[in-house]
Amino acid sequence: MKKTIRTMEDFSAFVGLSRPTVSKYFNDPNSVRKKTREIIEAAVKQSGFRPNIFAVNLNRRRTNILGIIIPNSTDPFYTALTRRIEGIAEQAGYLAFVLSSDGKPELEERAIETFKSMNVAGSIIAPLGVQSHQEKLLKLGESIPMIYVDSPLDTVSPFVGTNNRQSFQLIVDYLTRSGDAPCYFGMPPVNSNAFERREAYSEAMESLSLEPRIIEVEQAADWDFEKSAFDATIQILRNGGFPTKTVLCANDRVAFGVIAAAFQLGVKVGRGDDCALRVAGHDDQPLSRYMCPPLTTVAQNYNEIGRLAAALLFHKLGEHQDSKFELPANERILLNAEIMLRMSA
Amino acid sequence: MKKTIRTMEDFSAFVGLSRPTVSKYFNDPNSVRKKTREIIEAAVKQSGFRPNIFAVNLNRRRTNILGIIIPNSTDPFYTALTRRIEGIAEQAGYLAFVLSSDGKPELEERAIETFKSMNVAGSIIAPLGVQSHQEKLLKLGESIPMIYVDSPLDTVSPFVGTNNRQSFQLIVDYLTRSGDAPCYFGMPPVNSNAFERREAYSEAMESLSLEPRIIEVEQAADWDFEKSAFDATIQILRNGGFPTKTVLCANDRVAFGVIAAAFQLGVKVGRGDDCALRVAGHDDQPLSRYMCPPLTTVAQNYNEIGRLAAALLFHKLGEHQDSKFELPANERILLNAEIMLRMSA
DNA sequence: GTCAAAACTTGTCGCGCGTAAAGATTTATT
DNA sequence: AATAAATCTTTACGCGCGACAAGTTTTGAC
Repeated sequence: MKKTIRTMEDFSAFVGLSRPTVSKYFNDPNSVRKKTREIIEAAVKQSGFRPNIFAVNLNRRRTNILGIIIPNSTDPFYTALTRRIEGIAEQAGYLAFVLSSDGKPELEERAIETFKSMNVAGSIIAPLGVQSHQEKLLKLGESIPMIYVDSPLDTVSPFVGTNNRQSFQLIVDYLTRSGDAPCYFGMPPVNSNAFERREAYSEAMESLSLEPRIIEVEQAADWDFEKSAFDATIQILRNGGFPTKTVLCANDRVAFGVIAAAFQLGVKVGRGDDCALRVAGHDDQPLSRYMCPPLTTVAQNYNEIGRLAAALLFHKLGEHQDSKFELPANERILLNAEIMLRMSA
Repeated sequence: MKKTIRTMEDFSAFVGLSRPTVSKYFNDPNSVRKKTREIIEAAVKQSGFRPNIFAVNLNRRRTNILGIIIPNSTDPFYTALTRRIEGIAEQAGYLAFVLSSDGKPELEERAIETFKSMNVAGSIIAPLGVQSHQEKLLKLGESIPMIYVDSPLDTVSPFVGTNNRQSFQLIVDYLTRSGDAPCYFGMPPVNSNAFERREAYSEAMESLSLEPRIIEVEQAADWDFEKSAFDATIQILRNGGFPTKTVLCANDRVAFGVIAAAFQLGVKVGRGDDCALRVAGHDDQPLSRYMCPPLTTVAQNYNEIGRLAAALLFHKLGEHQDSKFELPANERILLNAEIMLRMSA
């Protein structure tokens, strides 16, 4: 009757060891003798026993839960990043709990409070750019290690993200070499990237002694990027078109909207002579390579962003560094992006 | 010094009430007098106190955690479904914990065990179609309510999903009325939908006295649908092309791959006279309307799937039904899909 | 003002496990 | 074989809160 194995007490009786020994095993399998470990592992396999998560984390100096907050749960960029972090966390014996702020400051605040009530060991956050929550985040950051990704909270907190200056220099440089200079199609002001990227575009243009040309579109601060870009592009194309025949978008999802609108109005997108418009993006979303035409863009290295964010966090948690988790020199990491030359520009 | 408010003990002293009263409030705000409630709510707002989740759930007959398992965390269909369920769960005072099996049976098993160790109140699962795990899932189902979505586990467990027969009848009927009859491009065999949809296509064709034409492609059982469809389509188009000029895909992501491959080889997709190929999908992914051409497909009602799955679950949990949660008659719910006529077919 | 019901307080137990101390047993070293 | 070192067992406490019992105060109806 192994059905009765519900508690560690039951389980320790089942394996024929004392509960403290079994407890030690679950906290660190290497803290018990090899033979003991094998006995326990066999019993685990046979019974399927796992310690109750709530009991484990109630009376622990530090829980084994990591809190992850992303601003949008349906954006493949964030889900891919999250998946990477979840994998690393699990390998290190942590459980990653993912909450989405869904673009709303209230939900971001709720998520923070949920994590506080869970006493998470640490947190990785892709913040909204909302001024009012810096305070709450910083306060939480006083008690537990927090790493920001994608978009920085401020100028000092630990951060891992893409170097927008480098990435826009790269794509602007390519576009100007291969055709006329790009105008810039922004993204909704959902976080600081919206502003940073526009700046980065302007700087890149100026460094080439070119006049930045930013398309002024009002976009609501929601995450339906494709729709707002699509609607705006329809308007623009009907009213004389873009100022140049090359459009650089703040991110791929914006580019999807632009390309779809152009297609609908019969404006051919691509780098061929028969094309009326070149469109480039930023991020390299999973679907970008399957667009028609395949989207020329710069790839954010989300694998590396996830890995480094996790490495920074584990370092702060005092975890033993595996050799694979080589720690970067400082806590503000800007990764270079890689240009993906495809057919759209 | 409100800094010292860490436990409910601290908090109850802060508000000037006893701890059991405060505890009652957190379990059901309506169980205390209105005046008391207001005092507590003001103090909560001021101090930001939330009961420790682990302590709360350790000593409770039933936790307030719902376990959700999806097979792929980067597929917008599942993330949209998940978001819907999360929202409903939160409204009902539950915390939704989402784990992805990432297409791997081992991870699905791990997820089940994690939820077991969390003693979740109930679970909503989009299962892999792996025979070997039915047993584990059914065993877990003996102790807690479980609802299956997207793809059924068996023929008897509670299930909410789309009626593939109806949806394929719909799209096959449209395609045959508006052009030649479609051949069928399957999806990788990742779950039972892969088989069910092929069957549904065949039945729909036969009901129109047409010969089903299924394209035989070997696809690995992973979730990189676009890639496998893209590669296979390149092969097909180079070797004589599709058997008909209309291709019905098992889902939109497969259609993305087909369309991208056609574009790359200069085969024009669409319903115009100048087009060589019509392509239709299934699911209505968020990006489908922004494809070039916009994808004709059938829309799965993921909002309704999420709502009904949650309603079924809450019913089994004995939650008071809000009027908005009208319970369906039985536990096997097949929703009708809606056809989305766009430009690709 | 009286009295019962409702709502509160005080006190206590236990959820399942981490953790520590002290003693018993096994293993490794010489 | 003797001894130290490593590993185990036994025992006990407490994490923060839910739950319950018994006693006390407040509320509302008459």
